[in-house]
Amino acid sequence: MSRKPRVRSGGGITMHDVAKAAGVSAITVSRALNQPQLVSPPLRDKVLQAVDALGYVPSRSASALASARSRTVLVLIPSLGNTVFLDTLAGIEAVLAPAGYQMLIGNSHYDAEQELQLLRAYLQHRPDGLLLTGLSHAEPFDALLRQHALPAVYMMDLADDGRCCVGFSQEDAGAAITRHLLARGKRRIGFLGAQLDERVMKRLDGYRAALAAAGLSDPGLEWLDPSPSSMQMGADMLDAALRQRPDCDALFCCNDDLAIGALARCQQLGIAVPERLALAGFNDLQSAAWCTPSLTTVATPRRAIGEQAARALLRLMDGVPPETLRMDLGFELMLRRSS
Amino acid sequence: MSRKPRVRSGGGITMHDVAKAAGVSAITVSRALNQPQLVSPPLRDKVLQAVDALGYVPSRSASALASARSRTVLVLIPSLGNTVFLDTLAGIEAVLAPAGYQMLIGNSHYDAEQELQLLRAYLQHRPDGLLLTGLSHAEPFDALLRQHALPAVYMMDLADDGRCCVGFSQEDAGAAITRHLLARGKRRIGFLGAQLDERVMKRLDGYRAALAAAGLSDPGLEWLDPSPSSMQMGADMLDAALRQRPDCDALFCCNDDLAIGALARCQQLGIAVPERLALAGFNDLQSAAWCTPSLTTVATPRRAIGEQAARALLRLMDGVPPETLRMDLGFELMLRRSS
DNA sequence: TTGTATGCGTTATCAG
DNA sequence: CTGATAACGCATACAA
Repeated sequence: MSRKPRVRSGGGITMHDVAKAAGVSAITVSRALNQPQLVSPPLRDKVLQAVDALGYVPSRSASALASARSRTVLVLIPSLGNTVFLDTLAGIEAVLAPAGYQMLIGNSHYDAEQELQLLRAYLQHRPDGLLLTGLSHAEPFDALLRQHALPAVYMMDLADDGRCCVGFSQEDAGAAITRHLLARGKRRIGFLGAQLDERVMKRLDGYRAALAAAGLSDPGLEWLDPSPSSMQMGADMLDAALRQRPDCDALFCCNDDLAIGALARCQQLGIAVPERLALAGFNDLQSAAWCTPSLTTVATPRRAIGEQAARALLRLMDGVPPETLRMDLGFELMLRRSS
Repeated sequence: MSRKPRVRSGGGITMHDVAKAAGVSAITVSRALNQPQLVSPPLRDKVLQAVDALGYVPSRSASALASARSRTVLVLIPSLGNTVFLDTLAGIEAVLAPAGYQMLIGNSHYDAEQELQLLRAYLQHRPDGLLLTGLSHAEPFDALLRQHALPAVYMMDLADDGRCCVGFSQEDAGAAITRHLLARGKRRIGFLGAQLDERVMKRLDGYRAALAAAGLSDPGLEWLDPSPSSMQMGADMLDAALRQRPDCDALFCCNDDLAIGALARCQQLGIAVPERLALAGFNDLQSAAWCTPSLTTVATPRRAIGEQAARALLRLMDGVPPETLRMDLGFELMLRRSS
């Protein structure tokens, strides 16, 4: 009852072709490639030879369909334009690739709703696991994860509700850098914030807590703008801050981009840094060490976060409980000339 | 003859479940989702309702297997740590996503051999098309493309051999910035190069051509290092250059990272820029406008390259010949204080 | 250690 | 416009 055979595109070399060429059955080819130890050396060699000769490339779709494992991990990050997440991606890749997993990278543009759409879209690939940035996500997000029984690891921050996470305390980091500015004798320390995502707000919390502990709280020293951060924005915010509060003697910028812009503006205006105004950033981008004066900032273990998160996810995907549910990788103050 | 039903992971809601819930056949569900115009409105609504109610997510693997189209595009870039390629990725994504395609991103780390491995690995996903960085690739690369009948678009540079490409002339750009330095009255113009990939070497060619045309060739003014570029390396190369050739009066750095490092070093050493030494970079990164003095550089249409390359690829994948095989998007000199 | 039969979830083909 | 049926390429379960 065979109809007209379908015309298919593609190289079209399949496992059966290899099997025929090697004089074995298809399943032996499958095993020779995926579980070599189950195939006798002579047969295995013949198969591998045939694979090479024919230029056979296994089909991931067919494999995923048959095995219900896609060998794929979905990584959701808020931005591709930020070195922070690139370093994290590099760490993830370094761990996942040797384990045979491939990354699907989704860029949410710092938008929870878009992140949800991305999850929906990438769910079509049936990823075996998920690496997420931050702890809070749009509403049906966690429900979707449960429905699809997707193991997930949360990166960059620390949760206390049993979710597996790898990161550091954004709040502690914000507090620590603020205390450093206090220790330098600064008393009217301002905060410059852009983007205003979850992590920036936690740094702000830390900043507030440190000032409160010193009895120096002053809401009039906070400048917040939800638009994406840039050096231009840092320069503009510096202008605004000095105009409104000329008595301000230090600024903690929520990231290095902002800080570098502010620093450049100070140079242009002839404002003495750190004497008249101390500046601190966050993340320790490459440029931070190379601007003049060099920028005090907080170094974050981004690459390590990616690596450890990927390792934890590998365990989860294998059904093994992770060693630690909450992995605190800490941070480091980089004290330079700007403070 | 049914055996024990397989235990499957995943939400496990399939098209058949939706079909049952909507009281139609599976194929009608497929059509309601993929070719709505072929299904009567009432049925279509019932189906879509059932899809929502059940939280059905189609399986890309099954679809790809059945249709021989993965709706996936492989993007091969040399680095994720470089803003240049991020902007390009953003442009690509902006075009491909609305067209229903997803990107697979492969990072070759500037290594042709690794790039070839990546192609092999990602070929398992049977991508419908390929976006490549640069023109030259490891040996069996193009053969593989042909064997798998993969449409490809080459980004960042311009070919003359019939390959579809979107970019600009790296050589012309290198020559243009060199001529600018000449016009500023500089006579002993050096070249600082790192990474030494294809595009850097073409910029070097342009630099050499411009100097030769002015009768000012001087091989002793070239400093080349194959390791990855960084600001640190820019600073180190500046030291070396001034030690070996104190008469050098301008430097064209093959990218902005190098230039910014060199610039910072000049600041530290008290070298007057541009009077004693003029500096120029390449790419026009955000920082270039914000260092002191601001950096003269070459702005490249990275995002537009991504967009146009993606558009061209969409045409190729639809079997339509591209409007232009060779799309020159040009470049722009950003003349700032450092020259 | 190797092979046989079967099914994964979807779409192409062709018939109503 | 809708449906039945047969692939798509591979891996699981089981038998030999």
